[in-house]
Amino acid sequence: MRIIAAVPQTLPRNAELAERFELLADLLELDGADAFRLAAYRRAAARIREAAVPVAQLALDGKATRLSGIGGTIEAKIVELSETGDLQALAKLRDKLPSGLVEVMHVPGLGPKTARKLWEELGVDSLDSLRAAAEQERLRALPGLGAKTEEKVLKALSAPARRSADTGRTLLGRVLGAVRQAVEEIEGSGLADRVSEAGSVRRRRETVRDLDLIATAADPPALTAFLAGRPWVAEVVAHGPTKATVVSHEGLRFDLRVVPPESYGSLLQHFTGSKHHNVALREEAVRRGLSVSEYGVLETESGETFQAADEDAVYARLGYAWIPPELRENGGELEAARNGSLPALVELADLQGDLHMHTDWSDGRGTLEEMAVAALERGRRYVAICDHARRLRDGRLEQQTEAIAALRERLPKLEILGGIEVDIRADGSLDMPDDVLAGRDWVMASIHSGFDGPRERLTERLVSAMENPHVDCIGHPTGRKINRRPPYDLDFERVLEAAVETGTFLEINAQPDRLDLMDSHARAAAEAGAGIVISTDAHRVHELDNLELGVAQARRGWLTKDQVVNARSWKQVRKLMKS
DNA sequence: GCCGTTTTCGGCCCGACTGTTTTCAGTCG
Repeated sequence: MRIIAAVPQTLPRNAELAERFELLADLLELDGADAFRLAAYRRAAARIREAAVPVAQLALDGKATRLSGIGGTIEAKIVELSETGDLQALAKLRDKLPSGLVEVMHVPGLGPKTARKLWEELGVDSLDSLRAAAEQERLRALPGLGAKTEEKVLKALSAPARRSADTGRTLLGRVLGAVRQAVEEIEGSGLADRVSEAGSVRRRRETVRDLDLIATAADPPALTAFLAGRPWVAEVVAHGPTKATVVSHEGLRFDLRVVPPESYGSLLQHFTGSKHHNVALREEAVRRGLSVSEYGVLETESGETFQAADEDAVYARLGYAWIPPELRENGGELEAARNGSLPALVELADLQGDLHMHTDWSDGRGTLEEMAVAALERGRRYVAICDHARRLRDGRLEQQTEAIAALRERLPKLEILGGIEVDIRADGSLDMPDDVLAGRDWVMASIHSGFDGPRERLTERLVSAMENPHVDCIGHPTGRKINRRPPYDLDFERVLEAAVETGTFLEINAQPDRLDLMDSHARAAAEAGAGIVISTDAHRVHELDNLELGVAQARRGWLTKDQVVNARSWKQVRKLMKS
C-alpha cells in the first residue's frame, strides 16, 4: 500500500499563514539573511493576518498579489502551504538551526545576532540551556555581553511563564476609563498645557499593551513627578525629567512623555503610530526629499526643519489631510488622505438607537425598566429588548411583551421595541417558530453552540438563518472572543454575499471581548453593501456605555454614518428591513 | 522580497537606549 502524503483537508487560516511567515522571517534572521527580505515576510504576515478574506484561497486563485506587500514569491509560498501544509524553505532552515533558538531570540534584550552567537559559541539551543549558561556566568565570556546581560536574561526567564494564549495585551474596554482618568488628572494638575492619549489606545486598537500619554509643560520634571506620585501608582519603572513609566495597581503600564510645545504635533503623530503607518508615511516623504522624525519634518536639500505644534500641520506639510487615528494602520489611508477621499467616519453621537440588549427576563442583570431608563439617559431614542428565546417559552414572551407595552406608557420619549435573540441551531433552524418571530419588532439570530464544526456547516447555518424572512440581523457573526477563542471557521465571503442578497444586517457587537465583526470584516461588509448594526449586547446597565467601543471598531473599519443602520431613526431603519 | 512621480534595478524610516565599549552593535518602538 502506498502512503499518500497528508494533504490538509481545509485551507490554512490567515492567522496560521501569518504565523508560518513570521517563523520563516525569524529563522532567516537567525540565519543572517538580508534584513529587507525579512521585513518583506513580516510585512506580508501582518497583511495576511488582518485580511478579511481567506488569503489561502486568494493565492490559489492567483489573486493574492493584489494585497500590497505580497508578490509572486510569497503568493507561491502561500499556495505551497495550502497544498502541502509546509514550506521547503522552512524545512531547510529547521535542519540547519535548533528549534529552540527562535525562543532564545525572543527573550527581551536578546535578538537574532546575540542568539546566534550564544548557539555557536556556547551551544545554547533552548531557553533551558540559556538559563544554565546564564546561571554559570558563561555569557560574560562573549564579547559584547557582560554581567548585566546575564542578570537581565535570568530575570526575563524567571518572569511568570506566559501562556501562549496570553498575548500580554489588555482589552481596550478595560483600559479606556483609566486612560481618561489619567489624562484628566494631568490636566487638572495645573502643570500641563496640553495632554493627549497616544499609541494604540488613541488608535482604538481592540487590545493594547502600554498606555501612551503625551503632554507639554513649562516645568516637565514637575509633571513626571506628579504622575509618579499618583496614589494609584503601584510601581515607578522609570522616572526622568521628561519621561515617566509607571504601573498601576491594576497592572496597567502608563508611559508619559513631556515634550516642547513647538514639536507637540510631530511627537503626537509619532507616538500615535502605527508603526506601519509611520514607516509608509516616511518612505513616501523620502521620495519627496523630506525626512520625517518625531522632532519635525526635515527638508533634506535645504536642511530646514519644519516643526509642528499641531498634528494636522504635520500631515499638511507632507501633503495629506489629517487622518483619524483609527485609520492609521497603512491600510490605504495615506493614499486617501492625499487625494481627498478619506471617509467621514461614523461618530458615537450619530447613533440613535441600540438594537441588542438583555434584561433579567433572560440572562441580563438589569430589569426592563432599569435598562430602558439607562439607555434614555445615554441619549438613545430607541432600544430593542432582545432576550434569549430559550428563556421566553411557556407564555413568558407574551408576558414580557405586555411589560414592554406598560413601560412604553411610562417612558414616552423612548421607543422600546419588542425584540428577541434566537439561537441558530446546528441544522440552521431557529429556536423559535416563524409565526412568533413574525410578531416581533426586531429579530437577532446568533450562534451560541457548536462552534467547531466544519466551515461548510457553520457557513450554511448562518446563510439559512439569513434566508429566514423574519431575521433582521446576525449577532456577533464570527463568534470570536478576544484572547480566548478564535472565530468560527467561516466562508466569510459567502456570508457577506448572503447578507447582501437577503438584506440581513450584520452586527458589530460592542462587548469588549467580542468586537465582532472585527475591523477588516466590517470594512469588507460595508464595501459589499451589507448594512451594519452597532449594538452593545448589554447584560447590565453600565454595559450600555460599550457602544463607543463598537463605534471605534466601525471607525477602524472605515465605516461612514450611512453604512451604519442604527445611525438612523427607527422609522428609517424599518424601511431598510427586509420584512 | 517588494515596489515604482528615481518604474524592472536599486533602493527600502528614524531615533533612543543599553551595555558594552573607547566609537559602536544590537535591540526596541
